[in-house]
Amino acid sequence: MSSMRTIAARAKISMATASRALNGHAEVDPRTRERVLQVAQDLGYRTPSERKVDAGSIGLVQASRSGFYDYDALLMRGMVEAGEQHRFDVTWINLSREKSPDESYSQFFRRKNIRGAVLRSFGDSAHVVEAIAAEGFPAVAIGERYDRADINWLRINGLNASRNAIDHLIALGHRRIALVRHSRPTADHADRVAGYEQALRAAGLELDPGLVVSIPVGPLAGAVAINCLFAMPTPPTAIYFTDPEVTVGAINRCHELQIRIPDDVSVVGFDDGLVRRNTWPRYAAVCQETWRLGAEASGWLARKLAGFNPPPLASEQEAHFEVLQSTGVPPARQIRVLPDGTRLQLE
Amino acid sequence: MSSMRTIAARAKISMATASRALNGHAEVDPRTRERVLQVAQDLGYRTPSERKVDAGSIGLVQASRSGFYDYDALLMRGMVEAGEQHRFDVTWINLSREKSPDESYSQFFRRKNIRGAVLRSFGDSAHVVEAIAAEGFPAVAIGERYDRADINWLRINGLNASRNAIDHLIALGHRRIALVRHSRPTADHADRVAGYEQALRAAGLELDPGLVVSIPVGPLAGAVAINCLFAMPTPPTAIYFTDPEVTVGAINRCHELQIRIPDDVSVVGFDDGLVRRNTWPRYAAVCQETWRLGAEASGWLARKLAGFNPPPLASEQEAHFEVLQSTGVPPARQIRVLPDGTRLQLE
DNA sequence: CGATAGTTTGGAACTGTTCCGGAAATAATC
DNA sequence: GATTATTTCCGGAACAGTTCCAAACTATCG
Repeated sequence: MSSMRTIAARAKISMATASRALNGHAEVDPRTRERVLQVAQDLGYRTPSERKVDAGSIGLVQASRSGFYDYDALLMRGMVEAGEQHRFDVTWINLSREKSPDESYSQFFRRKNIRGAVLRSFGDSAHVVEAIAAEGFPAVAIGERYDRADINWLRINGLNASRNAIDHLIALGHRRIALVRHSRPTADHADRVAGYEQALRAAGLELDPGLVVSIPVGPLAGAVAINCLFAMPTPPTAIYFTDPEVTVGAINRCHELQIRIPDDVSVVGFDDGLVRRNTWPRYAAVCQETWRLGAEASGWLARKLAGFNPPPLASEQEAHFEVLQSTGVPPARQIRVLPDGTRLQLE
Repeated sequence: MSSMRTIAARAKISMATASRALNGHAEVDPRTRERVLQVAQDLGYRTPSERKVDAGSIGLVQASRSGFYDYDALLMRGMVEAGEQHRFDVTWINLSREKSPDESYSQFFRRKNIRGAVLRSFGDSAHVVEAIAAEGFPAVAIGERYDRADINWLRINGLNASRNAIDHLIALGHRRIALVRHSRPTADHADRVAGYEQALRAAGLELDPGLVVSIPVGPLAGAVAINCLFAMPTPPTAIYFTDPEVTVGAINRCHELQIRIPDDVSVVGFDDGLVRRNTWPRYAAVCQETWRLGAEASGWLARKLAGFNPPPLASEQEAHFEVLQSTGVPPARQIRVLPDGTRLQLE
């Protein structure tokens, strides 16, 4: 049973080298390491800490250096809920900060005592997801779809819900519908934009590039968008915001400029939590229940780690469109409002 | 340098016993353990994993079974920020779920690879905080003050800010000021209530128990509070809400009943994040920057774990009162509004 | 070809943990 | 009060892994 010794014997090397290989030290010959890792896998080697029943946690893994914001909190909430049931803890972990380039992902996670990973926002670094999958480490990627069979992923598709939202606005009679979108879009974000375009095209409306505002996310983004759009010679009668924070900022800017929602402009926003119910008016939104992503991803990992063999995860759920109080028919008399509050007649 | 052996020799016991004592196993005589721990401390003993730079994480520890909500997310955000600097990961961990009764806290944390603990919401289980401190495990309790010198704690005191808030309302001319508070108050919460009472007393106003609404937190709490207060024969002209979620719910209920803020009623809320800027009108609030608690607590732990010897933490910071757009002079003509929307004349 | 520098490896020393059996203390029984 | 369990506590030894050091091997350059 003396595991490490067995490995050393099988791989015909000393225990010292086996130890180094298993821990990803730099000074082992790559071929030797490969051999050791192979033998370890064959023998089902587990480190002392892994042999304990409940040691290790599931990681919410982030690739780039960045803080912990609403979206993370929602994912985490779902993971914690699943953790109550499946008995695991959740660790927030940052790849860019701690992983040394010459250790593998498995080694990194092992060092950190992470047994399964939920990978978030890896749009710009898909290679990391691929590398982790290639090592066979249990992981689920959130937010994007992958075509490789060995990558488990989970996302919510906002395309149809976005189409429904725009259809809803068109049905109410809107023709000039603006889009406020991220200037640095994720794939997660792209289908909201696509939904907007498809709906307009399907209704035979032309896409006016002047009605599309690209904006970096931030507390002021919503206000800036409203400033731009209402200073136009002919402002839109409805706006679709693809981000919750931006939606809220915009609604408040409307209050400030005394632009009435939905009397002067109809608003559809995006909501990944329950913010839409906290504004006034409560805003119609394309909704995704982000915490469910967290819960499902980590629930799947828990089952996998417990030895059940769940089928690969490659699942796309639909966002839904929820009408609340922020949409109505287009105004009989449109208004134009400059950022300083001046109201102008429309020619 | 052979640390554990040295300890064993000094304490005149075997290494086996030393190991057991340091890991908090149950089967050592309390006096022996005491002696070993003392010697270990004197010699500045650190376990092998502690000697590594980056192993282990800091835990955000919760006592009772419950989910991961706004307050947790804010604490976590601060901890993650500190973690970027001090190079640690953050784990969410639940004591009630995983700790078996016959292991010590140190043992539990070690099993979980947690090197320092941020303890939140331990109002109803102060004995846990005491026990953890007694074991000498690095921990910081958030939200309550403790009198024992070996307990590190950090909290924000809302007393003065609450007094300032009520003073502000009194200065504006308000005399009937209502309080909406939790029905199950934490110590964290109590000083907000005390601030309210003190300010009124100091101004020579009597405390009208009819103006105090105790309410269980939840998405409907705010609406219920407004319903109650505005159905009174003489409604208040100003209201202080001691909880963010309740404040937001109340503001929206006011919109619904067409009670204008601040024209018909002045509102002061509580904010532990930045919600106050997301409502309309942006609400005046007693503000505490919860994430700073997380950042400071875990920063202190990081310094402690790194071997610096930071002075014990027993710090109370002041919340501050921020005036925004939700307060004004009392209305010339007060209104009374029933939950169904009926407006009644005031006798 | 030989000197030199850098890699890679094994032996041995080391760190800490755990199993097992036994001594000492405590409780139970006659 | 003596004897017999039972429990508590501890040490020796076996064990798991890690790391230091020196030796062996490889590559490079004059």
